[in-house]
Amino acid sequence: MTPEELSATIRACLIEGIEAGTFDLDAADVPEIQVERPRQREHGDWATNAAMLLAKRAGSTPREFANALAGILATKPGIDSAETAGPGFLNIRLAADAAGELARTIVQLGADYGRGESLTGKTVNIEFVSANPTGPIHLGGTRWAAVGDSIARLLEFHGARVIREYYFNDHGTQIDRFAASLLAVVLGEETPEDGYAGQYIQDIADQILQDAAIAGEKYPLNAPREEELEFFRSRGVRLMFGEIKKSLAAFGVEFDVFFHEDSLHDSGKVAQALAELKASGSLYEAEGAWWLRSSEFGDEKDRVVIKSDGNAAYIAGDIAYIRDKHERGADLCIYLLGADHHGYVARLKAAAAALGYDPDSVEVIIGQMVSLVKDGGPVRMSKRAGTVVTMEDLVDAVGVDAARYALARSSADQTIDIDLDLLSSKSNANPVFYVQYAHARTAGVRRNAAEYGIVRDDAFDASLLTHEAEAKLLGLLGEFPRVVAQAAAFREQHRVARYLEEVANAYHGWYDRTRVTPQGDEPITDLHRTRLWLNDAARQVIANGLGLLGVSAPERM
RNA sequence: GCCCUCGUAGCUCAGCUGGAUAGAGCGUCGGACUUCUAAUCCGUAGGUCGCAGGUUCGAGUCCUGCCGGGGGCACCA
Repeated sequence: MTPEELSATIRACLIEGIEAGTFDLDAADVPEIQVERPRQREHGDWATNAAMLLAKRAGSTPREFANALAGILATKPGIDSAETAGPGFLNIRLAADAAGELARTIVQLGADYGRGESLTGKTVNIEFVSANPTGPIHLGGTRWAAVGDSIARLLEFHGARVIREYYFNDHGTQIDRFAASLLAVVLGEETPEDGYAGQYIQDIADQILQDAAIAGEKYPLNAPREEELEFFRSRGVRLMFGEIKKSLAAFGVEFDVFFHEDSLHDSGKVAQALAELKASGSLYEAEGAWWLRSSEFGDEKDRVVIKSDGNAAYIAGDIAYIRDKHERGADLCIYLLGADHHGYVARLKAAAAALGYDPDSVEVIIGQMVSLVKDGGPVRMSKRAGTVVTMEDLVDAVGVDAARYALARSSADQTIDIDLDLLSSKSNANPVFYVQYAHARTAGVRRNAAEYGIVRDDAFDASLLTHEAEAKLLGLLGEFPRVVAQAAAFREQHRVARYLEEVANAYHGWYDRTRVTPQGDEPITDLHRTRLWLNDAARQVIANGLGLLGVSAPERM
């Protein structure tokens, strides 16, 4: 019996009680019943606080109400016992076969176990990383890659059509500075003010010159500076773009759309959106510039959209971009931004509102910073000095799985430390190995069972799964759909990781205390076969969960 | 000054959007491999949940105010 089925059963009992006059309530007042796993195992398999929520309205006390409900519930099939506890909790114990049935359900559902429908029919655009093509993806961007892709997978698991999108700011002063920095190293000049430094600038400049030489092109020496800059600008951006795409692909993140800010300007979409806003009165002219009335939509002040020098401000592109995303079918636009951009949230929502969209169709997830620890101390990173740690560095040091897991297992609200020594260790201290090892163990058990000739389909007797460790494991496996549903609803991928760590722990404990294969000359019994179902159910849940995090589920380690 | 965010075991962090005696891993200490991988398991110790009020049957969770860390407050992107 799944928690959902139990919840429905309790609800049916309430309706039954109302019709029998036991509860002085209206059937329409009965809410969705929440069941939860009690912290203390002695409290039973599941507990509900329904009586505490409803007693007042029914003119009863929580304990009385719970007692009456328990009386009805205890008669239902699959329920072993139901008893009132504490202030009015109802502790429920499932019959062993009802609890164990879940193992077969999970195996039969396979990769679909845990899937939900809450976003079916919705199209969600999720934009993340979006690092400027002025350098490699640094540690912060790597975090959003791991988190964003995992959230995308969760939303897809709940039925959404998801567009993973990367926005390239290839328009504006950052790019100009990047070009100027490339030119500077070629000319042997100092890095310009607000420019970019580091070995990669030298590498890219060398690459540009080499490519040009191979193509028989000459770099425009002694040409007007504008021409020199343009030469390095276009080639540098293209090379950097290629590097970024390569890193992301190696990290296992596949974007559906790489969107160039330039294209919004070139296609006239920016001009068109701004013309609309002028017509609707959302833009006004003052002090030689054009302003968006963002303060009318919740921002703390109005924002300049067209600067007094006639150039578009950054937000102009974003306005057109929001329109473009909606026109491409997005019902919801999610942005992952670093904490240093939180001031931008109100502006984005205001832009959406000014365009006539629901501000809630723009959702911004603000993530905190990542820092690096090595040899027990912090590693200083400086973009100017060129000592940033890149996505590639991290993957080289610990591998994709450890990197993605470590970055996804914490709430985005939390600043995190990435400890390189810990992530390359193979022990409990490194959670990704803990979880992956549990999966590898399930696979090992399955291989051994096959060698013994234990065949799952020969028998399944749920009532045999009576061991304490089995009850614990089954209870956790049953929670997977709800963990996924909450993770998807709150956009909190870390819940999946934390849950998997619990499942891994329960599996390791079960593995330690029970056996799937017979010892010595023992004959193969239905208990062995039934346990193989449970083993495979645990494997399936861990594999499904790791899949949502973009982490591999190895068969052997 | 204003805004966002965090503050939970020695350390790194969970805490299921208000529920029972606040959890996990690491680190302490002590146990468990002749039979499915010990990259594991079991036990032990460790807490005024930053502080002070409030809301209610009940608060780590919600509200207010302080304290402390981080981030942000551009006609930069």
